[in-house]
Amino acid sequence: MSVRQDDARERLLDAATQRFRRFGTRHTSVESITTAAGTGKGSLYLHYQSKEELYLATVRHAVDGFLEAAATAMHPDQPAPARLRSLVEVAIAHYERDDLLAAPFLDDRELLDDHAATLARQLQRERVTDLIRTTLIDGQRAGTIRAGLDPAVAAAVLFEIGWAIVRSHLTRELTIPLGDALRTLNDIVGHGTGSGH
Amino acid sequence: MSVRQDDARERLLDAATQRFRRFGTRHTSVESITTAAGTGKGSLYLHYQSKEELYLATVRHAVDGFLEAAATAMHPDQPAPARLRSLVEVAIAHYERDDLLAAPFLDDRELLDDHAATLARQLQRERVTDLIRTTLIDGQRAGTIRAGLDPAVAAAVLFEIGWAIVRSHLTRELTIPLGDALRTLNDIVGHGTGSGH
DNA sequence: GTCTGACCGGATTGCTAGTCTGGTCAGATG
DNA sequence: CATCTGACCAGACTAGCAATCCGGTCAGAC
Repeated sequence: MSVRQDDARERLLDAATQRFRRFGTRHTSVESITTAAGTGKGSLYLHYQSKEELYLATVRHAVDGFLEAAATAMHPDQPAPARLRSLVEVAIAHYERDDLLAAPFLDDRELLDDHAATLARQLQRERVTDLIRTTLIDGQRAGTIRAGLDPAVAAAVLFEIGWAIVRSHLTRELTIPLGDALRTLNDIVGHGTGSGH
Repeated sequence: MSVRQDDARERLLDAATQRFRRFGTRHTSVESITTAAGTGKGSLYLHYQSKEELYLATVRHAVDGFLEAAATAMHPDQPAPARLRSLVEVAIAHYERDDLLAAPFLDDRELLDDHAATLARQLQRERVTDLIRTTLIDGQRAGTIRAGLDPAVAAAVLFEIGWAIVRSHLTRELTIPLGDALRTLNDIVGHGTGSGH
């Protein structure tokens, strides 16, 4: 594969990302993407099997960006609960700004059809849950996370928990200030609700 | 208001509940409800201001049933964290069985229009959050819940947390067995993830 | 060998006419 | 006279069809 081809692949991804973000997949035609990328329509299919695969590639790319930012924010010298808190904060910041990431969770059928949304959700769930799981394992090794927790199960549950707050914030269904919610979420996830008596 | 009128009101609520549950609000006509209830169409408007208000009344009634079952399951001699666990379990059982309760959270636009769903969600959120809040206050009084938590904020967060598990289970997006998720959720909500070191 | 855009069929949209339905109210009922 | 009703209305929704659009292909240009 030539340098020229690599270029085209990247230009297609960029053009697609921009358009999907602004108009959603439904209102973005393949042709408008290839035109913006300066290639013929058929060339898209030299790089991606379908429009949907291209969409998933843009999501994957955006998730990469988000996870990179999260990795930066989650300083390895912090205890694991603090790292999880940073993850939620970075998630809020990213998802608020990036429609491409938020859309699959807000099911707006004008922007995104059900099938693509499901796949994108699955992709994000997997990637983020994975990060949480490794963080938990690190924490257990470092002694800041209880050894009794099964990292895989706890990661899945923590993803749903964290996402619940992000989602209810994005949909404006959260009835309390976000700051309060995050602080309390952090408190509960760190120490539980019990008094320990 | 006569006994006859009270009867009609109840019959209308019952007929509506049955039909909304089976067909959703969109595919249930006012006339089919009044026919089933044995009243004229206009009589509905002697008892309810609109079809939507009637729908909300059926939701309120179903939530009452759910909360009653929850109250029975949440034995007052249990510590508060155990009572919260019972609440989630009863919620799963009810929401799995009762489409009327689950529908507003699954946004199926075939069954329920957006506005009604939003109002129904709000109603359920308020009622359940309220129950959680009083449970937390009880627990703080009894010493089984940490005094440091703001009951109102913690209740809102716990609602979102609990609902996240219920929802992801109902939508089959939960990637782990429900039993594992509930056990771990309970564990985290009770004791947190931290080791206490 | 690499790339393209004219082309295909199926999905979507726009349109119109006809039907349905939430809500009203003049009048029937007892 | 209080209670209740169903014919009626306006506007929303549906069916059906023609016209358009668009994802994906492939014969041929370069």
